[in-house]
Amino acid sequence: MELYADIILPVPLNQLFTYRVPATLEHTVLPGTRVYVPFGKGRRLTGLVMGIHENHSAQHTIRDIIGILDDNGPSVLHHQLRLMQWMWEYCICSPGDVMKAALPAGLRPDSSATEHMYKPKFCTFVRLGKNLSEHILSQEMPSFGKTAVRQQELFGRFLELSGIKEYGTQTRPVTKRAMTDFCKSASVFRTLEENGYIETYEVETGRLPEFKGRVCQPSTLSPAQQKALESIQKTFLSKKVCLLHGVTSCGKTEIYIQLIQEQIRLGKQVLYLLPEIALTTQMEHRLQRVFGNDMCVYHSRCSDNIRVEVWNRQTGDNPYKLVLGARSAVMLPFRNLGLVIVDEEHEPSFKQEDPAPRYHGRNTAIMLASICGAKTLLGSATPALESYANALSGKYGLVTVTERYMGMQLPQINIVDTADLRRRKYMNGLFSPQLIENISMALDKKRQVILFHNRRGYAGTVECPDCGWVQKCDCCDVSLTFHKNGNTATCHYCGRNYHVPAVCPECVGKKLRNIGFGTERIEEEAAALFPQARIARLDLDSAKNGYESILENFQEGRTDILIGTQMVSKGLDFDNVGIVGILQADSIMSYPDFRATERAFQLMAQVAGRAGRKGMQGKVIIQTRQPDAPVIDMVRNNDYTGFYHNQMEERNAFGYPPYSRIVTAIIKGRDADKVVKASEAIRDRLADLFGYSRVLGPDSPPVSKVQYLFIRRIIIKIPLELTVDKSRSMLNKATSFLSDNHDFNGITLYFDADPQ
DNA sequence: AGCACGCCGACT
DNA sequence: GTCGGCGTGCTC
Repeated sequence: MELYADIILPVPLNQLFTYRVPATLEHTVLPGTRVYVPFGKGRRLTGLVMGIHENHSAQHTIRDIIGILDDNGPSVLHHQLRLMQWMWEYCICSPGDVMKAALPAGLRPDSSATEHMYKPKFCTFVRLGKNLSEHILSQEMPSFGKTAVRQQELFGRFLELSGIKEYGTQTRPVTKRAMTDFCKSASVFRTLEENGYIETYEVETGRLPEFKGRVCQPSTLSPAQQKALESIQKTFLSKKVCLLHGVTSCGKTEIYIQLIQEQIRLGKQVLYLLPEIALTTQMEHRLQRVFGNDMCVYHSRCSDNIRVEVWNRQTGDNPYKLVLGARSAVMLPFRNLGLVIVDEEHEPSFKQEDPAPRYHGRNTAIMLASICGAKTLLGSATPALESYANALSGKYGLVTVTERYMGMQLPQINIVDTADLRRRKYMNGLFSPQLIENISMALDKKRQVILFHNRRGYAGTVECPDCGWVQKCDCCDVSLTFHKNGNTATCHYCGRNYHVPAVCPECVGKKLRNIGFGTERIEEEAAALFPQARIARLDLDSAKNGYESILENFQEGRTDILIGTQMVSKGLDFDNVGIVGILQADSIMSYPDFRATERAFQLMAQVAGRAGRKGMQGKVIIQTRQPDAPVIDMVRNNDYTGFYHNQMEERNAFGYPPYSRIVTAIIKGRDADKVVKASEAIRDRLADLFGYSRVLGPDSPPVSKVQYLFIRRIIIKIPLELTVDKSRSMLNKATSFLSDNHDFNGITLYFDADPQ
């Protein structure tokens, strides 16, 4: 009886590959093991076994598995294989794409480069030479003679460090590093070793950091927190998912900590997801004080070697009990997962944009928990509409906390009509008189200020007022963002830098100027208005040189005013913010997208939530040209439910989520004309399949050209009653239509499920 | 995605 | 004569 294995290979093909399992590997090739297989001519790949079976449908030649990489059992656990399969089906991508995202590169060596292979880390230790007796040494030193003073000193140091001097036997490990640090000269150490006084040995130590601080009990919960905790526990008796809707600063983290402790007591593991790597540091410190070395941090900025070590630890007998991570942590192995926490679940950055698999961290987490028989807790002060709808329909449980922590009040929110102020010449810069006055007052009282500005859109673009020319990137269809320092213009898509021309290249006009404004200009104006204040800026540009120090300085009160983009709105806790200013709410409200209002509400409510401290009410000033916009009113009244019902009505009227599932088709190619023709043909095909009213476009996305590739986008509103399986096979018909049509060679098509 | 095969231009 | 350009086709 012959065995066959269905194997995932790291190629962008929409299928698994069947190989024969040689008799010698019969007992070692199991689902989840990594294997070497021959592929094509002269290629050898690392693949992952999805399943084993006995029947081959011999429509093609079947080749043999060459060898196996996992000697001690599969390195991918059963639940991961199931999650991976769900992911490529749901995200409409290839198994290979999922494999590349799931396995750290060190676990899938390619045939050529060994440099990407995982390398274990060793540390050299020192022990007593074989011929010396520990017992005698504790009483007398061997004589080194007068010429070897430094050897004698170093040897003495060894006796101290090892504990031999004190106890007569080695009680502590001694690293070679500790010895060479002491005497500085490597040759003294070498002679000591050559003469047999000491010997060295290697131990695999790994790279996982160790927490050296003290572990302590978490703080006790307030009555409101305790009540929420009990409601969550009760909810989990009947529901797999619970949404915790708690106002900003309601002390969600303390509730999470109790839930994590409970899981650990039950011998279960917890995965704690945050939307952004930037947030992990603050949370890591908080959690580490309670969970010490039971926890680790995992995200895509961890080095590959660390990722492999975390992975191996998770499949071993002593896995971490708590993993704090960004979305990629859902791909880790868990032996006994009990709970997944998705904090700030509404954040769009939970969605992976590029490359495939374009998965949503929150939704994948719910699927992971479901496969593992674990629970999921979604937490947010401004839940995603989809999540809140699921909670109201009873699919998820719902726990609401309306009380802020430590008797903190919700901030007072003031709206400033900038259009009116400018008309009456009361305002010419970026700051309204009200904002300036409130900032001054806060600074006088030694309180801090956060100024928020959404930098997207056309902020800081170089434009010619005469002919309307705008400086754009040569490779992407993107207006450049002007950066004063260095007088350069940067493409925020590909990162290219350009000089700003002195005259307009179109009309030779000399009046080139900046339109819009970015955080840099706010910083400049703030510095002029408040010369005594210490000002820092937090955005993608300044974050490159370490957002951590910027945040830390602000937290420790070494900065007075923090100016930032989205990053300042995301779940960071500051405890001395007197005033929050939103400089131009209009740019937040004007995304060309059906989620614009949801984004605007969430963003403003979250930024506003940074204001306030124990026993003091914070103040928020929202500057806008549309003070009557409904969403502004909802933010002012902190009216989530009003906002929810208003938006649901709109979504229902237009058949947008959660009343449909959206998948976009992305069409790319070098030839602009071909891209347009292909996208129209694909649109017609999709319209035949799904109905004309459910297919929108094609249109050019906000950025219609990236790195010389032209892009078009088609939006498909998939009815909820259509299963994932059925809709995927329909969408795949469009893919085969494209590949069958040779006129469209050079055009690529892919899908993005639940685009954000 | 790779890596072959394949069929046309400028070089020792 | 061939080295090499990248078009297209295939991978269990």
